[in-house]
Amino acid sequence: MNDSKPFPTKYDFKPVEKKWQDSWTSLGSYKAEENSLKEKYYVLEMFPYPSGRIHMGHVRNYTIGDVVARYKRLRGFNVLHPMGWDAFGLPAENAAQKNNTHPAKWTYENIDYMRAQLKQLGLSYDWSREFATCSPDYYRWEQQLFLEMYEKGLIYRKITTVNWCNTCQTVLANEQVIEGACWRCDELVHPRNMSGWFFKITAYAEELLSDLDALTGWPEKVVTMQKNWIGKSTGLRCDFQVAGLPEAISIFTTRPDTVFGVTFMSIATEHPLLETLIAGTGREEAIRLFVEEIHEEKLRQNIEEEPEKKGLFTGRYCINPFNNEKIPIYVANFVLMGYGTGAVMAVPAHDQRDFEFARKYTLPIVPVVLPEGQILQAQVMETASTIPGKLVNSGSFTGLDSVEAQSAIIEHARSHGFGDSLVTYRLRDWGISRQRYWGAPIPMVHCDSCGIVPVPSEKLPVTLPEDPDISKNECAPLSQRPGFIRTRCPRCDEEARRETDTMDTFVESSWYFARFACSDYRQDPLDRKKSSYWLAVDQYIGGVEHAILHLLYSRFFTKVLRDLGYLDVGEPFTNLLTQGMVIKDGAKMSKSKGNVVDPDQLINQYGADTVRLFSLFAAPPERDLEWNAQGVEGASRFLNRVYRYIISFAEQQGGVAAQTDFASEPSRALHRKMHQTIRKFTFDIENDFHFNTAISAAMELFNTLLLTTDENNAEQAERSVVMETIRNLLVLLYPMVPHFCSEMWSIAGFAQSLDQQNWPAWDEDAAREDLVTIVIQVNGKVRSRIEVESDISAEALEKEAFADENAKRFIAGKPVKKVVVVQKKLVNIVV
RNA sequence: GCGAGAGUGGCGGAAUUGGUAGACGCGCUGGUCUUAGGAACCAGUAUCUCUGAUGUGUGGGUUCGAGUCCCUCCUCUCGCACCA
Repeated sequence: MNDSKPFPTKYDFKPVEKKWQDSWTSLGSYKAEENSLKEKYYVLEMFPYPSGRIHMGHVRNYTIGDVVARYKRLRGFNVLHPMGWDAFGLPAENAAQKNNTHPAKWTYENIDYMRAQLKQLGLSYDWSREFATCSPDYYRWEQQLFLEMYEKGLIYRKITTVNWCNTCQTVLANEQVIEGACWRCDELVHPRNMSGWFFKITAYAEELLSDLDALTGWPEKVVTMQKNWIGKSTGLRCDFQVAGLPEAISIFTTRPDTVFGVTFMSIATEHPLLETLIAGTGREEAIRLFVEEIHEEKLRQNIEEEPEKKGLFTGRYCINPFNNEKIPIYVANFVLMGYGTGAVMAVPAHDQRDFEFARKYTLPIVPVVLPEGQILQAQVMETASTIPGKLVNSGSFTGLDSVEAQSAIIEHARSHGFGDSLVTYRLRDWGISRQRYWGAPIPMVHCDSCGIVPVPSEKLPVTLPEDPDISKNECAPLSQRPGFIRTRCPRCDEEARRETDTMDTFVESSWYFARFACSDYRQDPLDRKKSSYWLAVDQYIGGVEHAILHLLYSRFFTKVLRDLGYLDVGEPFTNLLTQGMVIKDGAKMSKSKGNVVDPDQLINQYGADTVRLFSLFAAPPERDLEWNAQGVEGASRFLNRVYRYIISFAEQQGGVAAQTDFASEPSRALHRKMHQTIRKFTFDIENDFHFNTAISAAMELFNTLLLTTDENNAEQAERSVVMETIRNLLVLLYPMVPHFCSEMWSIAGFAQSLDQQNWPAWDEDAAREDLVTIVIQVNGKVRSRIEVESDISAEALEKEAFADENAKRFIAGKPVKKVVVVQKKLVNIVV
């Protein structure tokens, strides 16, 4: 501003954005320190997978986070706002394979490129805390945690039917199977029996469920989804003695009140008792064939449609302990081994699946619960009756209501020793074994004499082999790399084999937010002091697509970390904002649709601030954002208008009179609007981060500024008021368009840096309107509008309304039945 | 099928506790300045049979008054889906 060079007529964002980014970097403006007197605030956006370049979804996500970070700094918080890379995963292997390179090289090059992109957006991260999860500096601590969890009995190994993706050549967790297909490649998954490592997330099922109620800062929707996923149900576990054998079959039901309506038993094809049951029945071959057939079918099964219910009599019977009735045992395709006990007492009268099954195989249907005012006749029923009612044909429980019968029946089972109440969860343990290369190695050793032995923590990290063991194929899975596998048993020092499974990449993202508190700590996974200072994350921001997977795993890990003594908190994210997708032409951006918008190109053309402003302005954050090229143009236009106003303001060089006597009406109007804007802007951000309406308020204030300083008007606002308005406008907009506001701040000649300002306060008195527009309605229809003093009394207001010409016309001498007066709003005259 | 959310101009979207429907922006129309303008600025912009009437997916209800509350139906989006 000291040199006399005239300002360009168009805001030249390129040098300006570069200048401020360099300045923030060299000053270390956003470095978070632990020793601060200010209250801490931890804002975090879901870190990206380094796929190559950022997309518009990232731009939106990180812009929202940056506004929160900068806003909270201006509000006087000690803000932690870090960024890192979710860097393990299959795409790196695929890319490496394709380009004959190494996954690490590919990954780190992507990170370098994407980091530069994020810096170009002017995001206020504390880059000193950055890390990539594929670095041994990170995953060695994950391996350490693995060992500690193993020690605590939270990790075990088992053989189960897993979801196998042929394309990815690996196992997937239940959560990673979406509509029967792989979440990453969309290929249909197949069941397969394999042994693998499991995290005992079910040990925390109850806490994961009950703590949801305390997450008041989370969207209802996400809480509900997690509740459903955990899927708690309470009921009766009960043993049915097999006739002629010492074994009993254990069942689980949520409808113990229907136990007298049991007419057969269904067990899963994988039920462990199956072989014992069929032995000696003469039906062995037929059953085995049937089971085989079902398994084949499941392999080919199209997940979209439910297969027809099928079953086969095993040749055995069991005894219903409640009425001593002998019922046939069937093996059936619709019984899941993974839920409950893998065996179901079948009550066709009151369960739709059992009903269909019974009709198909002409098994008896016995109604035992009558809903009020209904009569159930087995012969004519078309569907099962699932509503509660009064019990019939139920021995001593007849006459009881469903609800009371349930507890009475459970109690009966308990006291007679053949059953008890049982809580089951839909949630299963988290299978974390992946059979690939680019992941964190599981720190275990298989020894022929000692069995499975953990790698001692002082021997960590177990690093990924860097050199190819198999020529020209860098991405051979660990299981095909003899150099990695060969090791010595930590216990007996004999030759042994390393575990070749790697951990699911969701493990990395389950605790990265805690590591940000102390990313350079070298003694332990977490520095207890720093992590307890920063955690929990006050505001977490990311896509709703992670509502179950990542957020559930992170909650689980947080509880584990707490129990291992690393954290004080049991929940990782106090407040969660799930932002909507960025769409174009009504569809999600995708290469195949050809509707992808490239952030690089946009930033190049319009600058980071314009892109940021538009993505904040076009929709509230939780909703989908329709990308609109002309809308971006509009955002750019707004900044340019402000720019031109400020350079002309700066060029006028007029001395600022210290007067604030508001000699002119425009001064008063501008001053009032300014205070109203500060109030609205603050509310909009504080309640739900509605930046779109905040920005529109800022635009209104700017429009008022133009209007009240228009030279064509007889009177203009005084320079002191104008200056104060500009000053506050720049502070308000700073979190959204930081480069622009910083530059304008310096052009306008304000002292210090914008970073060091305080968020402006508003004055309720100054924001109050002297005059308000009152609507006059006759019979609820708007007939007129009048301007009155805002503090006018109800009586006077009513009088004014009746004096109004338009109102009089519509009253037209009719008798007035009622008058409703709402101060500062309206008068409704009913005739 | 179950659960959750959403339907407002040509478009994105605004509307404290029920109280001026359409803020702000885009687009469009007309104008000013210009050799020119896809620049900038000014004015207008829900619809119609226009002193008035009609308008927030449909149909009803409550109310002096409903985008907002209640019921019915329709459409769309998302999540779950043989969970006993």
